[in-house]
Amino acid sequence: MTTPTPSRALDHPPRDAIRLEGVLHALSDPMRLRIVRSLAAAEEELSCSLFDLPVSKSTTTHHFRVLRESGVINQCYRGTAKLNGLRRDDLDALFPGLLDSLLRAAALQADRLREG
Amino acid sequence: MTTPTPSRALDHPPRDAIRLEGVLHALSDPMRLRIVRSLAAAEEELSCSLFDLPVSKSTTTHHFRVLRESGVINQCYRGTAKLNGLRRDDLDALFPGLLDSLLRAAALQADRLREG
DNA sequence: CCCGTACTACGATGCCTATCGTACGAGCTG
DNA sequence: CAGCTCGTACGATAGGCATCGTAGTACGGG
Repeated sequence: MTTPTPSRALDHPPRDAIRLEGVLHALSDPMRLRIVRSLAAAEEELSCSLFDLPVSKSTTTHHFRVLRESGVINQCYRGTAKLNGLRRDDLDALFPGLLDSLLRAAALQADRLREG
Repeated sequence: MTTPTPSRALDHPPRDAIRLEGVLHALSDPMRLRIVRSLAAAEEELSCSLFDLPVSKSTTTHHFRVLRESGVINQCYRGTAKLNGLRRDDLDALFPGLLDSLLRAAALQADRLREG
């Protein structure tokens, strides 16, 4: 093979097709916001199975797809695993500072709700 | 009367009840994002009737209610008019820098899409 | 007191979506 | 090959939501 291990291809929207409304919609779901926070905390790509979400596997797959199709994350197969990473470069280029503000807001709210 | 012109009361979530997910959901709709951008541009409160949205009046009412109930705007009656204003103080206190990042992102995207 | 303006309430409709379970495919590992 | 793990596809379901039209309420002005 000429290609390393691309296996099945996954459709990602090009940078120009990413829409703010779509990104906000993707992040307005608690599960997806949680996923994105974990991805931002980890400095490497994470496989879907590392996330222990309180929903079924089907639903988890659904949420990752929404995040990919809205342009928030990129996904690639690596063997049987599927690696997920934030599209930081694209998001920062389109919406400078937004991702960091969102992550900071999410962290502040998590602290606030945890401590009361 | 002791009160100026409160007329009918409108329920607003207190600052502590505002949730990031709710704010993002509210802003993920193109009509509502448009409303919020207009409110941010105007330095005063605007009545609903000043917005010329491509939807019916019923739908406009619906969008303003979603914005109010998510904590993004405050509304008060003034005669027959209903004045709308961003809850900047509350949002900035809860999520520092987020509102400005969102407005900037929306402006950049609007420019990008307009000029192509 | 009547009318016009501004907004609302309500019901209907059609679409979107979060969730699940089950059955399946793709790739490693023995 | 056999079996395991990871993730997908599909169908079902229930609830949410953006939209509309119509009918109605609240308020200010003549």
